[in-house]
Amino acid sequence: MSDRRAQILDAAATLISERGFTSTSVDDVIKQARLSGKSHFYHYFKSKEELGYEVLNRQFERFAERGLAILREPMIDPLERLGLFIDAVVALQVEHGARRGSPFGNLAAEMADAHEGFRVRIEAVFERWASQIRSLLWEARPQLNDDVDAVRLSRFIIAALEGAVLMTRVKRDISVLEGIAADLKRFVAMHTRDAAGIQAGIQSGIQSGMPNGMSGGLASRRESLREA
Amino acid sequence: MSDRRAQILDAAATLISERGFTSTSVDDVIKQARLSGKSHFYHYFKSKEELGYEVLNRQFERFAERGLAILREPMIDPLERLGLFIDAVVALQVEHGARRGSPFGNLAAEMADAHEGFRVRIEAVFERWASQIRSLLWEARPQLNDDVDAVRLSRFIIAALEGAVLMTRVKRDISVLEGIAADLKRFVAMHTRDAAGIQAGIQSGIQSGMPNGMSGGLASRRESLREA
DNA sequence: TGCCATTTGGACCGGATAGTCCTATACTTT
DNA sequence: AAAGTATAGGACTATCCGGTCCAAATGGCA
Repeated sequence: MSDRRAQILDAAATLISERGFTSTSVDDVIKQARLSGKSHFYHYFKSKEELGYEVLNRQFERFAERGLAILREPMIDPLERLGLFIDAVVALQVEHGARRGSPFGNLAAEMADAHEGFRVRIEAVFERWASQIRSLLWEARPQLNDDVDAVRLSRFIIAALEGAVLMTRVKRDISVLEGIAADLKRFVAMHTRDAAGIQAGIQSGIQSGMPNGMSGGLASRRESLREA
Repeated sequence: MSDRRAQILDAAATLISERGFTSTSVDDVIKQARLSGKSHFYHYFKSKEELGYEVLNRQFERFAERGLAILREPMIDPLERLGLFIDAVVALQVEHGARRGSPFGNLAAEMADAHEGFRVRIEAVFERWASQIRSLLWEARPQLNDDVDAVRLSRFIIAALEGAVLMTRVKRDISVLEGIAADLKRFVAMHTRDAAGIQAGIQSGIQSGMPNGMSGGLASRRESLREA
């Protein structure tokens, strides 16, 4: 891929994540990427639609390299890996200062009902993401309850994260995502064989003298699922 | 409120939920509401922005009457009410055939970073929603663990539901939302004092001969949190 | 009757938008 | 040197969009 092309894609990705696809004009992209004119842009992309598709591709590749890759780390316990992945999602949002959402969630909300081409591509993104989590869950199956439904659980994790990122953006408060991430880890831990013990641990948090309604307690010590 | 005004608001709400705010033109709204011309529209609304604000208001009022009201039903056990509310969200999505998302989530994704006026209004919507759940959790406190953080839990519930609706729309499959709704109920049940017992129950689902990886098992019998 | 809000129907404006076309330099590869 | 590709810059079209303005008809109400 030529540098120029990548440069255009990156410029477009930034703008789209800030304003959405529809509200990002080709002229905006040209200006952001410091191109000389429209003909230059249309030399690389045959239409704005194609640009959108390729931006989505690129965003997913980035996400696969920097995020999903964590889920495959062979030297780390699978459930711990899942915790690290969740942390990475939080860290990414921190980087953007609680602004911008998930590039997938944003596009999904904007285009899912309006543009079938985008819908199927976003569906594929979510499917590949879910598939990675499913593999991890399969790896972790010795530690998981026998009745854990990997399909359902993987969807739940993605939905919770997407919803959390959205709320964080609306409230402009990163602690929203942090709290949900911590709870999500506890939810996953609930599916482990020693979950009853964890439960007891959480309940015994009363003894730690934590004020009622405070974030924290023993639960926070479980933020990496089983190792903190 | 005049009939005409309401009619315009409803027409606009439909279009916006299908295409988003930016991609819905005033001319579209006029046609959908069967008005005669632009002057007629601008007789009722001073700008498209104002229309957007009032559509959001109306959507929230509807949601408060038909959804949030369930959370306040005085004759039903609070946690059971929460289960019914979650069911209502699912039912609403079924009505729309897995199309359209949450009117709040959609607007949030589209406008949160781009338009401060919308952002603060959507933030207020989420806050009022969360506040209702917090009240319910307060009511249910005798059944809940002492260290339950109502602020965090209420946010988690909203984020999971918003994320679930989004994924459902992308996958065009209502069972995504159904599965997440069921898991969400289990997550809430995890915070109850007898959660250890529930845990044991879930684990014993092995004995019921359920195939591995299937949705269901004992968990599904818990779909109304503690009564099914 | 006179007043006022409502409704109808359309012309119009300024600006943005996606996309095309054309010309003219560079740079690179054969 | 020739040929293809990249860069530059601008003119142009057709369409859409938010918003304004105007003229006329309709209807209820004081």
